[in-house]
Amino acid sequence: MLKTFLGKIVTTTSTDRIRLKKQRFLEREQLIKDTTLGLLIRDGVEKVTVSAIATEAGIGKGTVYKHFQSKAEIMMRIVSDYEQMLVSNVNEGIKATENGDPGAAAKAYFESRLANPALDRLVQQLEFRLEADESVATEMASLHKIRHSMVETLNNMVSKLIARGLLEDVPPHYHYLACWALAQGAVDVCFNQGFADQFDDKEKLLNFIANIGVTMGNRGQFREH
Amino acid sequence: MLKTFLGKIVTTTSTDRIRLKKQRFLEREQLIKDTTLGLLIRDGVEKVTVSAIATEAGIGKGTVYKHFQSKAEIMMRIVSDYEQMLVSNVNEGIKATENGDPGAAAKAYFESRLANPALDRLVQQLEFRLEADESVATEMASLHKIRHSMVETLNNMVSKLIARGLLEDVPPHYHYLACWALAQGAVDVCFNQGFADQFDDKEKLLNFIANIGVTMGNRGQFREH
Amino acid sequence: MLKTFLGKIVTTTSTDRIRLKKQRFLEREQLIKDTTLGLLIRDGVEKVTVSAIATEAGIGKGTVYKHFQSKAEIMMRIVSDYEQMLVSNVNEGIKATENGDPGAAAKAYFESRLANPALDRLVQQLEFRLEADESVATEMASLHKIRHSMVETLNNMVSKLIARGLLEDVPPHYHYLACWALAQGAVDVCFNQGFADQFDDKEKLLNFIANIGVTMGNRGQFREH
Amino acid sequence: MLKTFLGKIVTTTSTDRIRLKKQRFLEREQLIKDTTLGLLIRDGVEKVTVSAIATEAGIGKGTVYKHFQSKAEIMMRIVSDYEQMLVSNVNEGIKATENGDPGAAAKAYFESRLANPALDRLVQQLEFRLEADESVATEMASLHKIRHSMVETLNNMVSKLIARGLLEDVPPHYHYLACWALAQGAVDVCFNQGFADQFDDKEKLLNFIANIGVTMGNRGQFREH
DNA sequence: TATGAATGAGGCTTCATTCAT
DNA sequence: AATGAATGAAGCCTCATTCAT
Repeated sequence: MLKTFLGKIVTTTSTDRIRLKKQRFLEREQLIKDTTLGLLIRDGVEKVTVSAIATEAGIGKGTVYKHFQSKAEIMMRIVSDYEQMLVSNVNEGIKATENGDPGAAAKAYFESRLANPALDRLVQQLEFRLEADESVATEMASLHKIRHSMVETLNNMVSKLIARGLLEDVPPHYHYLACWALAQGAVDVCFNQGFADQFDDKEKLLNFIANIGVTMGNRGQFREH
Repeated sequence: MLKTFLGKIVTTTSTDRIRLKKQRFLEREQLIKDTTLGLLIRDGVEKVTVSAIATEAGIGKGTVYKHFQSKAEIMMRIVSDYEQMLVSNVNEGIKATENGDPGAAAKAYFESRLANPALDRLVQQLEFRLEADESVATEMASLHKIRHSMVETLNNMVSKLIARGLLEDVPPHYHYLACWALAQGAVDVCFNQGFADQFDDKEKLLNFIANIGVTMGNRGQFREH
Repeated sequence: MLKTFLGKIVTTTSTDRIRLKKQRFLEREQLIKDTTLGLLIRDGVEKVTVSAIATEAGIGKGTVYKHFQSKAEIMMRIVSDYEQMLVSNVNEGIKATENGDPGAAAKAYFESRLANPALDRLVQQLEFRLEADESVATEMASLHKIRHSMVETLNNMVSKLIARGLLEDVPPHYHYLACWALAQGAVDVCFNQGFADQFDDKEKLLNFIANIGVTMGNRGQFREH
Repeated sequence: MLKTFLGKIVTTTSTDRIRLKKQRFLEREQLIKDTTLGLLIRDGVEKVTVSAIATEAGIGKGTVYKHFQSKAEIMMRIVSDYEQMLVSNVNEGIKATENGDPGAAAKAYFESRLANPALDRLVQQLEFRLEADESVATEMASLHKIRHSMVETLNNMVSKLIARGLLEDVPPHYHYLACWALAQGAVDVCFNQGFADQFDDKEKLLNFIANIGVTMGNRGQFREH
């Protein structure tokens, strides 16, 4: 509490305090997610306990439960955040595609997923684990909804590209699902033991694969079959 | 003990009995593996307990440990068995490739992995989980050894195809790892929730993707980049 | 929050609360050790389970593991605590010996071990069981280190007594190991079934034995041999 | 079945066969006990399983149970056998004592127990473990009975020695229980970790202790107290 | 509000004993 | 008579979650 030279009493207003609190609260939420993510990547999904998260984050175990209803919710949020990043990037790509760069959407997608393969792989793992978890059913449904709307957008876009003769005339979802599959596989290939672990040029390999992804299904590339 | 119409005494010999016992023992081992596999696919890796396996197989919990040293070993065996099937099929394909059918190896590979995507996916999950498990380190090492030798064979084969101008001239492993990646992704695409689960023509989709896999990297298909 | 008659606000400070918590935690640790000790003496080493300890202590099974890493650690701690008591008492005796009372060290030793034969015997049992247990190897090594330093001190002391002609001139460790052996045996004799269990004058017997221990090896007592 | 040159049929008589059977049966019983003993000493009481015994003995697990009702019974028999050996040796000593060699009984006792300290220690362990085991209560009672009769014999003998002025005039059992205690302790001293394990002259140490045992309580050795 | 001690369900594994062959 | 596969009770330990301070 301070007095100005005019004697006016200056207090942090109640609104200010609430705002500050909210900010701190949000920061802490982010801290928990970040810490969890770090541990998940470092130690593997099975090894990460709520205790470890709290310790690593420098807070109490109880505090974690002030922010998230369960361990599953933390993981679900990591998945959601990742998906949102992905959707946002792909949407940018779709805009670019519609503005005349046919490969932009696919490129954005691959770049987003392959930028941090370890993270991408982790998120796949998490999503798989959470699929049957009733405690995050709502969030999972919401995730799927986002994907569905993305599917519609993609169908639209791909249909136009097919109509313009730029892509092979197969059901539109073939194209983007093949794209998804290739990205998925590209990520996994980075971690395959005993098969892909003997080569150091991962980056170039990923480029090679991404290029397949960006160009596959392009008109004129396929032999008659 | 029976007498035939000639009065000859018919007994089961000791050897017979031992053989029968051994066979039953092996059958039970298979039963455990099969039961485990079924549960893993039905309920997910985390949900399957040794108790559940025993109950489902209709045997005692202790019996499981007469056949396998640990739960991890059962899972490891499932992984090994799958890999052996795969290697065997691919080797057939490689022979065919060397006998004049360039795409045979890749085709065999895709067909093997996509024949039962749920199983393939499960095996990936299991392998990932067992990677850091010291209790199956030996078996895991042996699995990797098999893969390494497969890698050599593939390098050989692909190098020849490159030399003959049938495949793009990139490091040989680009080709089969891209293949691996695509297969991996194709499997995952089948289970992707909220994105790929709205379409029923999985089979055709897999064909589409497999076809990309079989033809990708083939000479003349790639634009200049 | 209370106001004193002077209006001073009295609160329990955060420091106070933390101190209180820590104290309670330590008390519980002691409770677990005490309960375990009681059960071990009452029921025998094999019969005591972590479950039983928890139930008897009126706490949850998990709580035990907040204080000790394993069942073995609880037992190891009991052994260590006992050894510390012993060392501390013997050190007092050694001081007295050096201050002119030659038998004080041996006396202190016997009194310590024979004060509670059942406990002493239990500790021997525990130590024997824990000897090969890798999970407490560190603590066991530390126990041995303490003993080694005690050995040095005793060697020193006995050497001086030999030099002063008070003890027979044999290697110094003969003296204190014979002492150890006799104490050990005296404890066991209390529990020998069918042989020593028919007599009620245990106390006097122990005194008789302890007296042998205190005087054995004293100069002039041994015939020529 | 053989025919002699006179045509007389020679068969092993039923009595012969039964005798042979019995002998084999007894041999096998001994084999099981010996094997068990070997394993107990080599691996420690906790580590020895019935499975291990059967395997090591080269027989089936079920066969073990044809000879002994339970694992506890095998161990009980080992204890009984040892006790019988002990009693037999001490009885020899007592005879010698009565024939004019006062220290012979004590000497026999010490020699018997210290001849194989590892075995002696094991037997103590086993007896302790079996004390509360209801399944061998009968055998245990019988063991105690043997000891009781030994106690009477000893009391007799010691009383005579006291009467002849050869031993200090304390209750007779003081003498032989002190003897027992010292032997017990001498055995344990061989295995004490961190205290007695630094010396190599175990044999001489045991002699030193045994000598104390043989001479302690002898008239004239004790100061006035 | 933040904390972390306490909880206990539930998982994996061992092993003495049984019993069909 | 000998066998060893099968059994399941019982033990140890982990960890998500709660709640008193």
